[in-house]
Amino acid sequence: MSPAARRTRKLIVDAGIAVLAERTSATLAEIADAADVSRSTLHRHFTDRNDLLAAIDAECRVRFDRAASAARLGEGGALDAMDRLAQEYLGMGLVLGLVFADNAPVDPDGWDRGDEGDGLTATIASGQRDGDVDPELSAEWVETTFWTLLFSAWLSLQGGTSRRDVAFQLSRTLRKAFGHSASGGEAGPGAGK
Amino acid sequence: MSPAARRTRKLIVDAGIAVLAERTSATLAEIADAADVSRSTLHRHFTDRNDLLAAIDAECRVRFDRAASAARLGEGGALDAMDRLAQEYLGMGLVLGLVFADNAPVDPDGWDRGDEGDGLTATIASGQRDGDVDPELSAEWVETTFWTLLFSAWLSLQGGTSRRDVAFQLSRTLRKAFGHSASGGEAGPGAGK
DNA sequence: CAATAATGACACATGAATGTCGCAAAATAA
DNA sequence: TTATTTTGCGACATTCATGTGTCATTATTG
Repeated sequence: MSPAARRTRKLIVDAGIAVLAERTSATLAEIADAADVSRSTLHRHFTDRNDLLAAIDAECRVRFDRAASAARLGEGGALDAMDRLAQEYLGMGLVLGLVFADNAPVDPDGWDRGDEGDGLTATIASGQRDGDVDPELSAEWVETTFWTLLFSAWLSLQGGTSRRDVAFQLSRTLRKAFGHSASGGEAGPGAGK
Repeated sequence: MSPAARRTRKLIVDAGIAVLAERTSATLAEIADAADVSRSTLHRHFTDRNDLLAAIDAECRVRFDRAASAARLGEGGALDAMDRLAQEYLGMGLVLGLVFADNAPVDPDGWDRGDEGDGLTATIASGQRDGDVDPELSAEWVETTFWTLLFSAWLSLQGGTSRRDVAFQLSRTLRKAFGHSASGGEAGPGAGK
């Protein structure tokens, strides 16, 4: 694939993420438009809608993986790790919208169980072993709720709340909800980056 | 309107709620089918899609209002009240799916501020005045997160977790996340119904 | 039972989104 | 500059949801 083609392809995928994040039912024409590309060009790079969706899913996956790496889930307490991960995810902005949509073009459930054994799931499990994460809550519940809290944060961002405020409240809520012993206290946004 | 017509109309609205809860892009034909009614009949009762959506929105509103009344938000502590409300909402099942969909046919935001001054918003406000609800969290955040926690619970239900387990975890998480002082402890599902 | 209302099964028109093609213009690479 | 690639434009066929209307059949009501 030539560099020019590669560039255009990326342009389309990025536009797709941006547009679909706000409306999953968005038209291919809208996406092409957002990418400053004609619809025929879009079809030249992606045979059909599913093809584009798959590419978007793949791109999101690498972004999420990158964020997960930056969160260094293995280091420190599990609660701190989850907090860092949440903050990293929050920084991804638009992409989050794709995860929650009802026809979700992006499906993190299919990712976590994968190559490396150190995903969110593993972090929660270890946190519950260490007594760091509330053992009365099922691991599935914690994982699901981790995502929906992120959804809360995303909604707040969309609603105009400042990034700083959202980050603080997400962090605090996360720690209080999932923490076990006396970990619900002060909730500075983790050990920083 | 004749009783027969009224009955059919209700049949369609109910089917619409059930079907749209799972896929907001569902076809009118699918809805008619789910209602055991021909598509022409559906169109006879609702001129267009928006008309049906409006009826569904209205129906959901009364159901939510009914649930809110059952929760007796004015009685007892705010946290207990929110817990009761969450449990009532959870019992509504399918309807919840409509609230979170991206093209949300149902919009609770437009309801709360209304006739009576005692909605979720008011409960949160009073809870924060009384020191019952964490004052470090903004009221907007608490309200948004209340809904997304409900979303968590709904997802868990869809995923096959028992109603009982979901109710328990929702209650516990809600209380821990929103509670202020030492209210994160035992989390029996409120003072019952 | 008889009159009226409601329904189901079609047929039809319309608009929107999708996917495909061919050709000319433009950008890129050598 | 020249050759190749990529893109834009427009036309076209297709599919699908929608909305409208008709007519025979069924159910409901009085």
